[in-house]
Amino acid sequence: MPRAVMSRDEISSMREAICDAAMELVRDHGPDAVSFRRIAAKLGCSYTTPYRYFARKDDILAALRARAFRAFGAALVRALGDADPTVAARLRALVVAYVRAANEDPDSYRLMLDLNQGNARSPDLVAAEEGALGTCREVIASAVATGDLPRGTDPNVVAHVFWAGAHGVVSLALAQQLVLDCTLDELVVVMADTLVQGVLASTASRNRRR
Amino acid sequence: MPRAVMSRDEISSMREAICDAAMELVRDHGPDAVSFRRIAAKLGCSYTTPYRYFARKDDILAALRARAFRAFGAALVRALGDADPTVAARLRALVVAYVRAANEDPDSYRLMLDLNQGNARSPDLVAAEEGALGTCREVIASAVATGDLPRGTDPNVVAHVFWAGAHGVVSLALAQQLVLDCTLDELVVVMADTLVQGVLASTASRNRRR
DNA sequence: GAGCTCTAATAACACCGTTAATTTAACGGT
DNA sequence: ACCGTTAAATTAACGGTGTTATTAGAGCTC
Repeated sequence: MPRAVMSRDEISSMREAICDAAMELVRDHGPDAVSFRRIAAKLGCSYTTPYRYFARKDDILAALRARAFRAFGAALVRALGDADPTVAARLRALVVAYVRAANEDPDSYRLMLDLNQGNARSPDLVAAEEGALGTCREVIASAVATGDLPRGTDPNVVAHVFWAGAHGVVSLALAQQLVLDCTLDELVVVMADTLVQGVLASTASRNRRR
Repeated sequence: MPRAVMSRDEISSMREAICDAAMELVRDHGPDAVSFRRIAAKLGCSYTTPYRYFARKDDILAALRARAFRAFGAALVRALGDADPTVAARLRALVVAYVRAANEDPDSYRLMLDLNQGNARSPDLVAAEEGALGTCREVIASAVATGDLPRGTDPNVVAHVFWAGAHGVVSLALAQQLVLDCTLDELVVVMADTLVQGVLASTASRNRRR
């Protein structure tokens, strides 16, 4: 029963309905279960109707990734509110919150940082990523500003090191590669402490050098 | 032209030929290009013949993963031969070699540590993984034995921290998430130094505590 | 040589992404 | 009030996929 001319709101709500159905499929039956046929079955429409709103299947997955990045960045910002104002505490809180958020929604995390992904980065997606990374970068930058970290350090590089550390733990855990006697939380704490002490030590050594 | 009864060698060489064709497809056209039809086309046989050697497509990919893990572990061992005998140097060499090996064969690395993978771990695969991780664990353990790292530290946990750090950098790079002014090699060095200084700092603090 | 087993090939099924052609409904102009 | 135009949805179709019977044939054992 086709109507003529949809409003912007109707279009975007249809896009969200498609994304909702797709995400439901991811959660219930894995990412490979996402298909135009199954989405249409959930929505009660024909299987070519979603093509009007997403030209390709990858575009649906990209929209899901953008959603995940936004929610993830918001979770990190929220976690930072409850942390002590010292650099070490804030950095540790960030890493811990990162792993916690990833574990609370592993399906979204897998979508976000899957290795086998084309590099189709929509502006929307890039913006969401920037938000998530920016949170970490701000903490470092303010620490550099207050002198808790040496003036020369590039906040962006250090932020990426912390991101990589947290992501490495999450990634190995999700890939079920961890063979540990301790729990995941303990490993995360060791990682966070090691990185924090590492940057502080490099600060001390540089200060000593002057 | 069917024959009766194949020798063990004939069977395993057929399995290897299938893996060779599959890996060629991965390198030339990406992981999604792996299909029984295309493998058979490369081998000049019917597309159901490979089913006699691998019950499911995932089994072929698992075999490729096992191959990749073996080669990767061997590369790490090789790199460790050329490193200074100090703990810091050896750990740094390991991280650098890890990233280099991953960058030299990103296709294999993607196969090894893809997030969206069923947890089908064959004994063959587990053994290969153990070999790769064991290399790192040995370095830590010997450092603990010589007193360069505190007695209490669990070599396995620290090895996993270093693994996660190196993997995190590689993983973000392969997922094209790094937005850096510096090169990847520089980021790796920062990560390695931070981790090494971190563990040494924790050593120092514990020694101070005694 | 008869019978049996192991290997390979052919056929078929259900599903997929994607495109083209077709129907249906609402809108604008007269 | 009608009609042409246009947007939305559907149906049909193509080429491809994993996987499972079913069938044909070569070699081994007796």
